[in-house]
Amino acid sequence: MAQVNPTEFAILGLLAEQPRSGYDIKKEVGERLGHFWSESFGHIYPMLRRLRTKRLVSSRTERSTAGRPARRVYEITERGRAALEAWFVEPPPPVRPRNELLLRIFLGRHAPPETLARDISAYREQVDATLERLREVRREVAASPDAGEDALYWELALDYGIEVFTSLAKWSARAERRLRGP
Amino acid sequence: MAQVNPTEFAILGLLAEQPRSGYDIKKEVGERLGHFWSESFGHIYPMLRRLRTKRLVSSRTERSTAGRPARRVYEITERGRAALEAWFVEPPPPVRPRNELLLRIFLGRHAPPETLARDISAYREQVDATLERLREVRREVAASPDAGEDALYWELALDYGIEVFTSLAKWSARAERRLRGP
DNA sequence: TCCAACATGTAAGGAGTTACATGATTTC
DNA sequence: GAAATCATGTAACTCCTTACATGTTGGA
Repeated sequence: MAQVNPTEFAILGLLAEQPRSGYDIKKEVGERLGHFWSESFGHIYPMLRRLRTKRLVSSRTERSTAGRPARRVYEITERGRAALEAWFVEPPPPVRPRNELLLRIFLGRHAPPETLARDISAYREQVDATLERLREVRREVAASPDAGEDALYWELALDYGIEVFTSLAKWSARAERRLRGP
Repeated sequence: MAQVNPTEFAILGLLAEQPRSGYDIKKEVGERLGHFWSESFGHIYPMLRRLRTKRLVSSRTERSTAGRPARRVYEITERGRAALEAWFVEPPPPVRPRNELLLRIFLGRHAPPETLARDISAYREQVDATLERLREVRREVAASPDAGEDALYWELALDYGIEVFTSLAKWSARAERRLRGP
């Protein structure tokens, strides 16, 4: 088993639920994986082609609503499901953190006045918005009848987001206060 | 102001403290920025050359201890300090999260038995170790007399780590319990 | 009238990693 | 005797983003 490109598996994983187009995949990533994953069109389309070359997915063209461009819908193959499962066997590569906001803070002594407070403030707003969205989704999940086999994993991913973003919100509020001074 | 490569500023920021070699920079990143930043030699050395071409740093060769290769020590220039300050003016680009562990969890339905629990367990151990290290550093910081202008920023970066890693530890312990079953 | 959503794809280019080359010294 | 530390650098390669090209429909 050679190198693994995580994007391939993100795509494969979403196709394992149901057939989707590149456009659908982008949307799904944004809506459901947004707090821990992201993909761009410029990466998704070439990866879909690569997966087809490897026979991990098949595709058909759907001539849809008049005027709209044709959709190319991809479906996972048996080989694809096997590859997805095999992906989990090797443990994930070590994380290499790259948090630019933190880099700025660490080097904050060299920052012109106000710039750090401005950045943290903007960050806090984003974090708060994400947190609210995650909590809402969790309420929906909790209220709905059991969503089947996937429920446990979605909940774990959701809990991760809520836990981490809550601490991020706390930290950034405190940091902002400290930077704006007493 | 054109593109900004964060690595350039990580390096410039460390050189703003004192002159250092590429090797020193790598070490410093690992020891003091490790919980939010990382760099490889294969990136640092070319970036140092680039910074020199831009006249943001100057360098001198230090023929050191016998047998050892010569050290090339870099020093930040006035232009370099100005560039570092200017870096803060533009707000940081939006974060694009890419957390492979979470991707695996989200797609966990397709994972062979035990693999997820194994990964989370390994992750938890790492998180615990980092957390312990961060707490130790904070105790040192708290015990030492005021470290000057930098102290505030180091504390903020340290607090970030402690806050976030604490929630990560909590989450991963809980996730592990849920995956191993009652 | 303008913007968002729908929809696919390519080209260019930068970012960043791993592996390789080289080799002495110190520490366990 | 092995492994870590000190020390610099290049080459090959992958990953991934941004910008561009193209065009319709529906809603505010």
